[in-house]
Amino acid sequence: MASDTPQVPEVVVLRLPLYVRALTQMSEDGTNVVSSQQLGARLQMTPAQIRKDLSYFGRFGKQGRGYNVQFLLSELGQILGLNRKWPACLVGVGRLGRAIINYPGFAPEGFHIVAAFDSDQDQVGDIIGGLKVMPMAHLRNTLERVEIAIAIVAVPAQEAQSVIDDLVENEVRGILNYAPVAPQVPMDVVLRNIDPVLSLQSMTYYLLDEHQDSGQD
Amino acid sequence: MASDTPQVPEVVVLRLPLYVRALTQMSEDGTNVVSSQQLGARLQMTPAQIRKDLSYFGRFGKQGRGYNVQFLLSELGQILGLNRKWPACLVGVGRLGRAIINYPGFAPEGFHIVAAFDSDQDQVGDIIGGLKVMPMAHLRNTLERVEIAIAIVAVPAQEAQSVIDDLVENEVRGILNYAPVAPQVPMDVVLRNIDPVLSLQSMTYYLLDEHQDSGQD
DNA sequence: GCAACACCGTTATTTCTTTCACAAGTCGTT
DNA sequence: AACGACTTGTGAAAGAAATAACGGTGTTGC
Repeated sequence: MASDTPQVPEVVVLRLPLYVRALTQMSEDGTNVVSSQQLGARLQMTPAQIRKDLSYFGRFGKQGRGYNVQFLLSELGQILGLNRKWPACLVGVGRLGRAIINYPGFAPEGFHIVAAFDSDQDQVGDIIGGLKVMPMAHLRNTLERVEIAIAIVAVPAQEAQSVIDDLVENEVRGILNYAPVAPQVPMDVVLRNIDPVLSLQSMTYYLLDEHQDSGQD
Repeated sequence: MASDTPQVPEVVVLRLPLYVRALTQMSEDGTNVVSSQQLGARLQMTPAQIRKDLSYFGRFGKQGRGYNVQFLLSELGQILGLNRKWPACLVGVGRLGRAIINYPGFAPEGFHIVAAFDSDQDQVGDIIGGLKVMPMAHLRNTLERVEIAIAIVAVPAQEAQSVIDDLVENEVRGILNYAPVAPQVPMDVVLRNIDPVLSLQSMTYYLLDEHQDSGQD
C-alpha cells in the first residue's frame, strides 16, 4: 500500500479551509498577491507554518513575491475537493435539524441538502425548506438512487449511534454529527462533531479566577 | 509570574469534557468504578493518555481498582467549573440565534442564556424563548448589572468582529462564536468557534477518491 | 495469609508539530 | 548589470504530545 502523496498530517488538512476563507476574502478585497507573512498576520499564525503546510501539496508561491491569491485559491479548492457540488442528506428534523436545513451558509460552499429523514412518523411527510421529510426506511433506497457521500446527523443523543450505523451501512463516507455523543465509526468513515456544549465546558476552565491566561482554538 | 499549577496543556483541557460526558453516562448506567482501560475503550483513546491527562490535576484513582465514577465526576466538575451556573448572553437573534436560544442542551449543563441583543431594530422588543430582545446599546448597561462572563455570537460574518470587540470591551471573558470568521481577541479572552462549514471543507479532502483512509476528530 | 492479578501514577521513549534558518529566486532601482 | 529588499521552499533543530514501560500498591480467590 504505497501512497503517492507523502501522507499529509491531519492538522494540516484542518487548516487548509482557514486559508481558503482568508484568501477568498482577500480576493474579494481585490488583493492579487499575498505573502505568507501577510496571511499569517491575518490568521494569527507564523509564516513558516503556512509555507510548510502548503509545501505538503506543491509549490504555489514565487520567491521574492508571494502567492497569487487566485491561483492558490483554485489549487486549494482542488486539493480539498471544493470545486464540485457535495449533495448531503439530513437525518433528524427537529428544532436543530430545521435550523440546519435553513442555514444559508452551506449551499454557497457547495454543500446541498437534498434529502431529509426522520424516525418520527409525525414529522414524515412535512415539507421543510422545500424538502419532503422521509421515513428512515427510505434511507437505503434514496442513497442507492442518489450519490450522497455526506450525512448530517441531528437526532437525539440516544438515537445517534444507531442512525450513524445505518448511514455507514448505506455507504455514507462522511458524517457531520450534531448529537452530543462521540460516535464510533469505521476507520474509512470521516466523522466531524459539532458540539457547542463541549466547547463551553472547556472554556469555563479558563474563566475560573485561578487561570487568567487565554485558550484559543 | 509564577503559576502554581504546572501549566496544563490546552489539548488536555479540551479532552476533559469528553471524560465528563462519558462518566456521566456510566454513572447513569449504574457503573460505580471504571478503569482507564474501560474509559479508553469507550472514547477510543489509550488508557495511558487518560491517566496522564488526569495526573495533571491530581491523583483520583486507586491502584488495582480504577476510578470511582462519582468521585472523578465531581473532581472534574470542580476543575472545569461545571458545578456552578454560567449565565450567558446571546448577540444576534436571526434564524441561527433563535435556534440557539431554543436549544435545550445548554441549560442542563448550567449555561443559561439570560439576555439577548440584536442590532436590527425590527427584532428589538420581540420575545424569543422568554427573553425580550434588547438593542446593542443596552449591552454595557446589562453587563454591568448582571455578572455575565460568556457571550454567544450569532451575527452575520461582517458584523462579528465589531460585536466581539464590543463584548470584550464590556468585560466578557469567553466567546462562543458561530459566525464564519476567525475573530481576533485579546490574549485573556477565550474564544471558541463553531463552524460546520470548516468541518465539512476539511472532511471532503478525505472523501476524494485518492484518499481512502480515515480522518477522525 | 498468600499467590496471582489488576490498575494507577510517573518516568522514559517515541512520534508528531512547530519553528528556525538559509540557499536560491524575484523584483525594482539605479 | 549589479545591488538591496523580499520571499519562497525545505532540511535541521526544538518543542509538544502521545505512547510505552514499569514500580508500587491494592484486590480477589482460594
